[in-house]
Amino acid sequence: MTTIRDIALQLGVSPSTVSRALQGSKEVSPEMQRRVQELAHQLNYTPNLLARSLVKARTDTIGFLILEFANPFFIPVIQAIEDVVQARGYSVMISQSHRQIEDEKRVLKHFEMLQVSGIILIPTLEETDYLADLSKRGMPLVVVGRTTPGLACISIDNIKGGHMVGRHFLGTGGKKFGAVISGEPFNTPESERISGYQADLKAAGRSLPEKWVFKTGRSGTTGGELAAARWLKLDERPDAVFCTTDRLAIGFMHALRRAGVEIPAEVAVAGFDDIPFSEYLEVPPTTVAYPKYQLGVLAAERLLQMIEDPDPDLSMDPVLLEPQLIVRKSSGG
Amino acid sequence: MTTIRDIALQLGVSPSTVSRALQGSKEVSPEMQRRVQELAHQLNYTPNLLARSLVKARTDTIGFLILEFANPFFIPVIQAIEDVVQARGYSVMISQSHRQIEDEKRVLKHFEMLQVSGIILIPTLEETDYLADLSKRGMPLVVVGRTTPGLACISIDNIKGGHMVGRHFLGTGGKKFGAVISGEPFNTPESERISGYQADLKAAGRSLPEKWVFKTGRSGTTGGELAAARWLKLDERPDAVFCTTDRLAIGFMHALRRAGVEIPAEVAVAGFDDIPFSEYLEVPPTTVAYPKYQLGVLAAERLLQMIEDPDPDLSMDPVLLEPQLIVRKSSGG
DNA sequence: CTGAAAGCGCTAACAT
DNA sequence: ATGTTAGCGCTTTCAG
Repeated sequence: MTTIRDIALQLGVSPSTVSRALQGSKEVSPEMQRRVQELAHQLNYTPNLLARSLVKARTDTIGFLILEFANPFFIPVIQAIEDVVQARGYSVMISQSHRQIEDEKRVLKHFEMLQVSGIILIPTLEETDYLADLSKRGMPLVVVGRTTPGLACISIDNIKGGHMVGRHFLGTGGKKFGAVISGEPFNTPESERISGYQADLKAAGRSLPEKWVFKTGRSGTTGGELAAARWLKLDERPDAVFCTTDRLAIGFMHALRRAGVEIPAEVAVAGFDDIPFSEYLEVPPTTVAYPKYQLGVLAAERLLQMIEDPDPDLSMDPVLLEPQLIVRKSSGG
Repeated sequence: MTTIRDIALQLGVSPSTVSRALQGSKEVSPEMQRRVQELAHQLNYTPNLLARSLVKARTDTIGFLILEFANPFFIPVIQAIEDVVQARGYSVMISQSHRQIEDEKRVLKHFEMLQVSGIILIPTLEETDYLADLSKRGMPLVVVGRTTPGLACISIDNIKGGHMVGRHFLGTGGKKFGAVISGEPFNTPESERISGYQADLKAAGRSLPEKWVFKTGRSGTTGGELAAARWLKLDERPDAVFCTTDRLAIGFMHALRRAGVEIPAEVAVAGFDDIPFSEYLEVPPTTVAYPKYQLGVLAAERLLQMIEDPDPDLSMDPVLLEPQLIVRKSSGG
């Protein structure tokens, strides 16, 4: 491996000069500059970022902790973050927590040990003390998709999104309302979506009976399929079902259709998130669109701001993005 | 930030002792061990991986360069690689090239500067000299999904996969054969798939006329949609179309259906890869399944082997995984 | 404009 | 079992 010392030796100059030349410092002669660059190129010199970052005490790397790669939701968010930070000379490191608190802690610790300049994350919320600690220790932190008191958060207005579904179902003639939820204990976005939905039903003199809230324990398509199995066993079935994510909706509808149920004729279905590939599905789902790219942009910009000028008088109020209802075939669109 | 020096000072011992205690070295007294661990925990000590890696001259991090996050193909591969390497104490860093040679080079250079222990990648193949250089310079390298002479490669038997589609179409009564390809210049898997397909047609006295090979210039669903537009304009249309990837097939079928074309009645379609979510699509695509998880496992194991015992007498013959035909509705399944 | 010296935080001989 | 010393590769004062 060739180092600046090798270059210095061959050129008969000091490592300092080489270092300066390599960084394009104004303090070296153009001639020296050229000779160093040339030899560096010729020797295929590769700067050691570990050494550089160690002395500079900054890595210009930001960590992004997502829930799982298997969720297409994160694709546009990743893209946005990469676009923003790369333009500003940073790079991104992505890891997944699988919604497990142990994995979450492990990854965050790893980010910290790697001395990342800042972190964007979707926390499980099962335990947030160590997040507060991390932040207090000076690590710039932006929470995405959830709201965590005391931390910078960018999310969507889930309650309003729930309202949109409720109003939509009421408008399209729904009479008996149900829901499919993962039921994970710390899934606050889910609870908010349901509460918005429920509030609308109540306001219209309807209700969301407990027996029609299918709690599946799973967040992927499998969860939706489990819910469908329960729906099929019912004597009296809801005719409008809000699944709190598109993935739940996809699994739910798939299992129903396999059992011969007509959608939306027998039951109207709506999801949430508007994940990629929705338009190609067997039943394109009515959904509440999450401005995913924008989410990533805002999170990245906010984080870079925190990194580059640690101004303590920034508002910590959560930023809530606007949901948007997209009506598709699953609810008669 | 607290360092081992701080701990050493407070305990009245030397940094070496702290270092040893933290690593659980057998050479420190249990008593010392305990005291160090305790204080470290209490001070919320976080080891600086940059410093550690710098002196150890190893990061135990492996870089994985994919084409794009937007392609669900990579999800199981990522999962496999993470599973394998994490179990062996390594971590993974993932970046995307967007199929651009400049991005590919930039990412690989970055991996190298970060001193990753090894790299798994899907190269664009537009230029492979610098890959050979990188390997020659001692960087363990495993190529995935393509075959590159002189490098360790794990891929699928694309030709055989193409055969499977050809045979299938012939068996289901296809008469006029077409194809949808991205047509990207260095996309060798695509060429191989087509050549296998074509060979089968020829052997059966059929052909794949140039005019029915839709070259779209795009690799995503958009490519398929562009191809569909051209299919629709034809006077005489092929009744069996092989799309070299599922994403092309999805876009192709979607655009056709929107134009009222019946699949598979008017045209049978097949894809390749068997990406996640296929079973939920409007027309579940007949496809050639790529053992994606296995691909990741083999690549990771091979790389770790190269890293941990740099044995030069390992065969560099490409490992070709077995494709498997999955017949679904798009071809009448 | 360039060099010498110090040090980032940690580990690893080599002592003792 | 612990301390001392040296150094990983690089940047950055401080001198000149």
